[in-house]
Amino acid sequence: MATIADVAARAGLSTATVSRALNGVSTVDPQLVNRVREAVRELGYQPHGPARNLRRRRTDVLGLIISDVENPFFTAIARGVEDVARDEGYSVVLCNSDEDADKERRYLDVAAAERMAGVIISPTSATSHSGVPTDGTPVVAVDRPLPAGSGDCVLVDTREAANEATGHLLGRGWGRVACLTGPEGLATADDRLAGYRDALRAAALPFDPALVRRAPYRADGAREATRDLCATPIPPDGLLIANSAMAIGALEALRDNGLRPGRDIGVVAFDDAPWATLVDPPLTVVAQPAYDLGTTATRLLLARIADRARPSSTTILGARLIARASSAER
Amino acid sequence: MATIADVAARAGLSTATVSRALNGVSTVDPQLVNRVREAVRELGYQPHGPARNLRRRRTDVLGLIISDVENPFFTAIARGVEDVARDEGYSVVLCNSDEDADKERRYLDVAAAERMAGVIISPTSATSHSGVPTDGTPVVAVDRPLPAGSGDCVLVDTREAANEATGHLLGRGWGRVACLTGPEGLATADDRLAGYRDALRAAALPFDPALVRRAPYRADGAREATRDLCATPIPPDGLLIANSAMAIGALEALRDNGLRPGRDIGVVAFDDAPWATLVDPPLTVVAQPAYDLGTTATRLLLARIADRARPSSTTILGARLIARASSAER
DNA sequence: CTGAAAGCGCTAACAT
DNA sequence: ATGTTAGCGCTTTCAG
Repeated sequence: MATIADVAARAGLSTATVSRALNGVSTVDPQLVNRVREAVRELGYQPHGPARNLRRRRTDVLGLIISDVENPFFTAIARGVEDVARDEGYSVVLCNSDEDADKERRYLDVAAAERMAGVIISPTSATSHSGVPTDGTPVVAVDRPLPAGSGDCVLVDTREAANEATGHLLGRGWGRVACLTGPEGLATADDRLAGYRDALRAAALPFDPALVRRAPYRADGAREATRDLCATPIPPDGLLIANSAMAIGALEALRDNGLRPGRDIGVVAFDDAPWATLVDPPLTVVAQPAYDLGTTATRLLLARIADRARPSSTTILGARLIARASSAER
Repeated sequence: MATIADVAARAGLSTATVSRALNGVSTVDPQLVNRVREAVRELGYQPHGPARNLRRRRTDVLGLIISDVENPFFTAIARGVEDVARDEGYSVVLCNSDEDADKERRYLDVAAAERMAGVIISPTSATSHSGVPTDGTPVVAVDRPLPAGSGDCVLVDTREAANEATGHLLGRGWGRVACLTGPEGLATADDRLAGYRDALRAAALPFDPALVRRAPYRADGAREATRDLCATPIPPDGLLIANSAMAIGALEALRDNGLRPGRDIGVVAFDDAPWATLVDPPLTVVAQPAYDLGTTATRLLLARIADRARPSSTTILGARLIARASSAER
């Protein structure tokens, strides 16, 4: 592989001039710039990233640590992140923590070791050890908060959204609503449960722990939990589901129990999955602004990279209930 | 940030010994290894990746270039890649080419500049410029072939699968099957069309170009194309759809036209999306071994990294037709 | 088994 | 405006 010295020799210049020409320093004679370009082409020269990063003492890569690449909510975030990062000349490394605190920590260490310019993360748990790079790498959290003061956060007002969704179900005549949410300790899971309780309280309804089920944010746990719920002495006639992967399992279980959404049970799920209008009946959802979460977080991160002394902020974006037939009036 | 020299000073050793201790060179006195470990802990030392990579003249990162992070088929591949890469001590950088040859080339250049150990790519087009790193970075193609001789390929026998799927539709009494496939020049799109024609030929049916529609592998193009197809003088009574994103658009269009799969039109789509059993009626699909594509490609890549002289290979994995009600006997 | 020292490829002072 | 040169932090000869 050709080095910058080879290019310099070929162009009859010093490495410094070649470096300047390649980096667009304006003081270089345009003629020389052309000579450099030609030499680069002839030699098939590719700048050596690690060497450049070592010398510059910084990199142009951002880390994005999410808990599930297969979840459309997170891939939409990823697209938002990538779009603004690329516009600003950064590349993005996508890492999958799988909701596993160890993997998360390992990726955080990789980010530190590679001296990434910054990290966007949706932290796995709310423990104070979680989600924060060991060194001073700038970090912003998406979807889930970070321990106070360790960076910026971009969140969805998910508690209010859960409240609204539950109220919607209650208002349409589904009086015994159950809640299917994620593991304890996951902020979004707890917040959605809290919103559910808010709505119960607002409707002067008692909170019945038997109507709450927790499971990982995946289809299988949700399937089982829903089966369980249906086998209860007094089964629910409404269901709030905390994410779209869970919705798949829950809807399967309902179907297997002969329960039709919108007729036998009112159903609302978080995340406006692309298939939500295709299932029968179409699914009422809480649409979260995932793409905007990504773009906003990235802009904040870039701002923090530029100015580390910036006061840290919390941005809260709203969600939107899209009513469809699965929550039709009873 | 502490450097290896700081650690060495703290432990009262040379940087060479610290380096050896940190890299598990067995000749180091275990006592000294402990002293090093302690110093590392006390200083919060993080090895400097770029410096290490510069010196070693190699990195432990693999690039994965796919055309759509939001497509479950590709995210399943990504998971396969990541799982075996991590087992072998490599990290994976996920890059999104968006089916855009320019972006693809840019990412390939990034891979070269960063001196990535290897690249897994699903090349955007079949042109000879596409998908091949400019330098000698080892490369393996997934899902779509590379120009002959430029690396290993891991493909699905998609032509045969399309043949089988079309034959399935024909065999169930749907006599006028249309084909909704991807853009010309995309290997998978062309292969699926070829398989469709194979089946027609086998059934001694004429090929009618009016029954073929091409669109990007996305929902909206497919929606429009399907609307189009339905507005035709003699509309089709069967539909082969080349990917799951397209299936969403196509199913919406059919519904809007009052056409019920399995009753008015036989439907088969590529990709076993998680929602395929939830739509009404459940969707017959061609399940592709996406995860295995990823693991296989990665193992091949690692083998090639270890031995660049290895003869290049092509691996073909089979797909599986899963018959459901959308292709019920007419 | 450990230490000294060279140098990976590049950029940024500094000098001209 | 261009050239010279000193490192960035690490690994790896080469000596001892």
